[in-house]
Amino acid sequence: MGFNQLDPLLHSQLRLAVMSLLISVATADFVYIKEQTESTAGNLSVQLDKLSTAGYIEITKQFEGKKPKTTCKVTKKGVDAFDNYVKEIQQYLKP
Amino acid sequence: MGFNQLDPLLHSQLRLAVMSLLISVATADFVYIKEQTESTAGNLSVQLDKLSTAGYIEITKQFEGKKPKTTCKVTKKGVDAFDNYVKEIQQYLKP
DNA sequence: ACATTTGGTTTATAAAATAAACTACTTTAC
DNA sequence: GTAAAGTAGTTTATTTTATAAACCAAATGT
Repeated sequence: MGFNQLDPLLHSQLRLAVMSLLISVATADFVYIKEQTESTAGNLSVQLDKLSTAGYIEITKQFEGKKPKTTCKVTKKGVDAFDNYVKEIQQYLKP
Repeated sequence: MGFNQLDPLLHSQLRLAVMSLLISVATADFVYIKEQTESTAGNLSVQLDKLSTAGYIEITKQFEGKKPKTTCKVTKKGVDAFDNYVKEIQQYLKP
């Protein structure tokens, strides 16, 4: 058997929560994600960046009237990585 | 809803693997755990210590003939914490 | 006009994980 | 019998991560 390696990008509470959320809603903005995950703006900003750099999510910045608006959506790659992570961690959860 | 907080002591690949293993076998020695989790001795030593300090496992050191032998077993508290972690993370896994 | 809020980013600090080095023996090979 | 290598770990140092604090720019409230 042996335990298989968990994707380190997803094995982080906040990033996992973000991915989980994005998969269920398809698209969400910064403020909404911040509220739902109960994270600080700084931490969220950093983690969104990592997910984006990995190609797991796509970030769009535009203006909503006069205010900036950051919108995120999960990519195919992100969904696949998430599905894989779920499979991987299941092995740890049911011994 | 909101995502509930994952026990940081268990949300670590190696510590989770150790707990998963110990729950299924009830008692295991250092070398066996090291093999099964494919970890380095140094990392394992540190993580076992943390689990022990938290009261999640019990560590016994004795001599097997002339060689030292470190044996670990999970405690009630450890089992409970693990069960709880499983419940907590399920929320993230099925969005 | 000045303070506060909104929507963030950047930088600094704290905590974790991992790797490298070391200890204390034991066994094997010469 | 002694040098080299292996076993079973621990301790310390380094790297990586996560979190928090500070900051920025524009908008809104008083």
